[in-house]
Parts: sequence; C-alpha cells; structure tokens
Amino acid sequence: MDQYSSSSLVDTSLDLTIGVTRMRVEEDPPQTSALVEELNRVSAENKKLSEMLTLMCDNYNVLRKQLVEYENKSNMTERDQTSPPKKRKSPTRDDAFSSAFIGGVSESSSTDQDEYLCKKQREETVVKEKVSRVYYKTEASDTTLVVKDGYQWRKYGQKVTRDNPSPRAYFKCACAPSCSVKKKVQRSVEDQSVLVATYEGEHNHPMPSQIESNNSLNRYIPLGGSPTEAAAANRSSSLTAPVTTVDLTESKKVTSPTSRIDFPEVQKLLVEQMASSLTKDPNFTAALAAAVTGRLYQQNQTKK
DNA sequence: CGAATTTGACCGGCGC
DNA sequence: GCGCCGGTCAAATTCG
Repeated sequence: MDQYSSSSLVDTSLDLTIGVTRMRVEEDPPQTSALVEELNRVSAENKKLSEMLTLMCDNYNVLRKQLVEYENKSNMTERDQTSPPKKRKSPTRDDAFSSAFIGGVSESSSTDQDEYLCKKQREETVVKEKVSRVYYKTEASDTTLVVKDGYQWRKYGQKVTRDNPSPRAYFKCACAPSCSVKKKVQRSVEDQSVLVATYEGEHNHPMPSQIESNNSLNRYIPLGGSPTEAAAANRSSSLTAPVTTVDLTESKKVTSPTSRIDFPEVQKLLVEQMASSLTKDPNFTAALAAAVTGRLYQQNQTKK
C-alpha cells in the first residue's frame, strides 16, 4: 500500500533531452530544428507530467494519513459506544473498506457490555473471515469469470444478482475443506472489462502456482481501488495495455493474494507499462526516430 | 472414466 | 407469513 505511495520515488520521466543540445549542428536544416523544437516541447510536457505525478503522490500521502487517523478515531469511538442493536446486514453487501473495517473492530474489541454485540462478536469470531476485494482488468470481450491469482479454485455456483446484469461466480479454494477460502467474481457494473473478485477468508497454504499466474498468457492485472478508479484507468489507456492502480480501500490488516506482490515487481510492471504505452505512441516513436537520425546525422558531420 | 463445470433447486436471512 | 434475494448444493453435463 504505502509502497505505492513511494512510487513518487520512481523516476517516471524519460530522459528525452539526450543529444538535444548536441543536435544543434552547423547547418541545422529547418526539418531538424522543427524536430528539436518538438522534442523540447515533449520533454517539457514530460517534465510537467512528472511534477503532476509527484504532486498527486504527495496529495495521496496526505489523504492516506488522514484516512488512517480517521480509522483510528472511529475505532476508539465505536468501542466506547453502547450502540443499540443494529439490523443485521449481509457482509457481502458492504464495500471493501467497511468490511475490512468491521473485521478490524471484531478483532480488536473485547470489552463490550451489550449482550447483542457480544453474541454478534462471538459469531464473527467463529466465522473469523477477512473480506477483501480486488479488481482485475480483463479484455472486455473475455466473458469468462476466471481470475488467475495463483491459487486453484473450484467453481460451485453462479448467480445473476439484482444489482448487476452480469452473473456472479462462486469459487471455493481447491484445497477445501482444509482451506475454507471463498471467492466471488463478478464484472463491474461500471466497466465490463473489470472483474471484481471478493475474497473471504485467508489461505492456510502457500500459493500453488505463482509462476503460472505470472507467466500466463491471459495475464490479469490487479487494479485495486474502486471500480470507478479502475474504469477511469481503463478509459485512459488502450485495451491491451495493463493498468495498475493503487488500492486505497484495502486495509493493511486485510491480506489478499494479490497484495503479496512485492515492490520491485510492481516497479518493474510500471516500467513495462510505461515502455509499452510509449512505444505504442506514434508521436513518441516519431520523435525517437528523429532524435536517433539526428544523432547519426551529427556523427556523420563530425566525421567529415 | 474421473474430474471439473454448469445450472436449476433449495435454503435461510431479511424486509414488508 | 410471504416474497425476494444471495448463497449453496447436487444432479446433469462437459471435458481431458
């Protein structure tokens, strides 16, 4: 989580200024100067974007800090309160944040007087489930509800729910009954190309096929965050370009299979994404080609 | 032929 | 009490 926030440390800017000054050759034909100008403009834009990214990261850090403070405060006040019994609500209908939050409360509180709450907590302790939600980006045309997260799952049901036209698939861990983790997979209402996987419980065994999940051709990228965030990220990129966003909703207490991705891997992925999106940009390739030819041209001139 | 998936039936919680 | 809805079961079907 915080590891993402440190993405501000990742230098996302590409050194496009290479050779720009040296490219000012004696003759400097009008085409070259135009390209150099374009290159300058692009590097300025790149610099501006880098600054914006840094600013965004700073803002994120501040917001994150405030969220943590708010969480702590809420935990404190809820423990003090002798709140009236609330109507039971299905945990699956809660969003990721509140579910994780409720889980946190049930773990930490032990001094409640209210009989109902005690009973409820006992129930929750018995269930002892940690709920986390992960968003995966897929091809929009891909109709399967299969999420390759490294674990093996057995599908035991599928249902069309009221709030979402796309069906919801129910999975149990293949190691069941020894591992009682469950997973629900459904397409996001907002963006059909985003799969929402809700994990209930924690695996009591290691990931059986980490390599498979990494090398799979049908590579799913955990998006995290909200569907809107994921959808927005999807809109801003090509369909094939994988997108990774920061999961703002997931509590540190909640562990999901995808949250185990260590930072260097994320960093590598980011670099790959940037590289692929840049190489797909015709403007960038044109500018790069111009820079290279310019450099070659300069070398030829100096040799003479 | 066994394992995995599909799909309709069933069950329990919740709101009215 | 009844109906709705999400979740689960298990027989039928498909797949390797």
